[in-house]
Amino acid sequence: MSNFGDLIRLAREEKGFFLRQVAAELEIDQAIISKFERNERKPTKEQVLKFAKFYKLDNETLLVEWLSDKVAYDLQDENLADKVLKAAEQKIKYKKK
Amino acid sequence: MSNFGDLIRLAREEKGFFLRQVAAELEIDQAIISKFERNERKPTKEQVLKFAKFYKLDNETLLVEWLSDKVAYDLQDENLADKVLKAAEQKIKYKKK
DNA sequence: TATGTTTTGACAATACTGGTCGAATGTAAT
DNA sequence: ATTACATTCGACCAGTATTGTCAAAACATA
Repeated sequence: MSNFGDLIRLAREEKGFFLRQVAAELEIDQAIISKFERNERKPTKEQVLKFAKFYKLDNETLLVEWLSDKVAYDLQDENLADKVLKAAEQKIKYKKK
Repeated sequence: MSNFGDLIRLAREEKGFFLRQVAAELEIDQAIISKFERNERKPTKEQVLKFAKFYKLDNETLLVEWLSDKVAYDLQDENLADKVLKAAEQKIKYKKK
């Protein structure tokens, strides 16, 4: 199962960058990027978009990965997760109208 | 479409309580309960369970309502909501194993 | 050992959330 | 219109969580 951290670590390694370089380019502390890659910290939306741009990844792909990590994390202790997701889906659909 | 606030307001009105009374009983400030009922603030999990007990509502029903409100709120600005929910579902399934 | 990369952990700064309380507003009866 | 009561608003405080910074530790590799 993929996650945000794996995606950006993979992208970095494929392109042969060091944390130091990415940090300088995106103006994000390299320790933080290290933590992002290991899913130890959650980036902000702005940061997600910075990564997408820099690594030339699809914005949507990365945003979905990031948001779903967050949702899954919020529901991890809940055995009601299925019901919650279905209910949330309905609510979102309803709001759109 | 239902939501946490409507549920507890309805329950209170059906049983003919005033905010003041519920507040005293549950030891929650009545202004806060008012805000809960209007979905202006999110209660803690403990508070959700207090309401369920006091109004004799099903714990699970209320918890699902509360959690799905939160998830829907987090995704409200995202047109990627569908994809996010599906991805989150997979992640949660995966974690269970 | 020496050099370069990544990870860790302590700390500060900031933002977010939840609680408190008095004032303001709304409502209905007299 | 005034009174009495219920609800809502808004400003403020406190506790918690999140994010950023930095230097030292750990990890590799030559």
